[in-house]
Amino acid sequence: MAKYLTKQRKLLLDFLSEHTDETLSAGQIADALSGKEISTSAIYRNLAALEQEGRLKRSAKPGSQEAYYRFTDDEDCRGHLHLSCLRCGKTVHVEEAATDALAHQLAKNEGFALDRTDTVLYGICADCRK
Amino acid sequence: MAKYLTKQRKLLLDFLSEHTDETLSAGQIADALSGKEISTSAIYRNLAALEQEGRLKRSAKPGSQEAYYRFTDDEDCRGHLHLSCLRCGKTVHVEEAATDALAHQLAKNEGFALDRTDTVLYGICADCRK
DNA sequence: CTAGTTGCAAAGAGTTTGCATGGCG
DNA sequence: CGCCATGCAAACTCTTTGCAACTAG
Repeated sequence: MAKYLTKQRKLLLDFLSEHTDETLSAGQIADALSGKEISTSAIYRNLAALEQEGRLKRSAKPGSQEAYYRFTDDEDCRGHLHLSCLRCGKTVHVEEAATDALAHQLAKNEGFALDRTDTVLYGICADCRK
Repeated sequence: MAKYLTKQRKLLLDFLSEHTDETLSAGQIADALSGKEISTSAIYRNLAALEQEGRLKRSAKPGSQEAYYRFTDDEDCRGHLHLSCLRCGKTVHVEEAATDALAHQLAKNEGFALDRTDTVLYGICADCRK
């Protein structure tokens, strides 16, 4: 999907690298990069491209109609669940063993096949609880 | 929030009563009621009112920017988690005991305080797996 | 060079709101 | 009858797209 590494794409990737595991809306990303040499459409197009490349995970936040993105150049994230802090946006990774246990329980009790990549658990992280 | 029971509000409530535990977008609801005597704005206003009254739960679906609603005239739903089928939209209620177990585990292992009302687990329900 | 990418501005989807009219209680 | 709710259309927010200009390789 991406053939050239443009200045704009690099700006976005640099920003995202500094915000790994944070769940940010497209608007927040655009704000952070405002002033830099990248247009809104380039941001949206690159976010969509990165999502297709699997380097970014898109999600939705309850009570918001914005698209949220989480940057992770990590293939391993497909196997486990994620928690997202409603206050600071940080992501917590649930251990694979705990994820398996939960998925098995849901399969056994409810016959429900959990989608690990689309599911995000919301709440407040340890730091924000203080 | 609602002082009068108008024809429009009744139309909406009647429709929702027949679709308890289904997660539907505002657009789907509007489509289903098109032809009936209710305007789009009345639908949105009533959905918002019902949500504030706690009779409806708003959520967001991964990869969509639409607002989704689940009808439940059930106070008990605050204590447990919900599974939403990505295919048919049906909701499965996770037993309170199982929800507690999960919440405790997350609190203990990750220090994360799970939000039971905002979290929705996605996947495929037993019926759709066949 | 030349196909991929950008910026801009216009178009789209989904949702909200102002205001005059209409209807519930 | 008085206040609330409705319908309509305009406004808004977030996102996508067409197209000419630009640029990475």
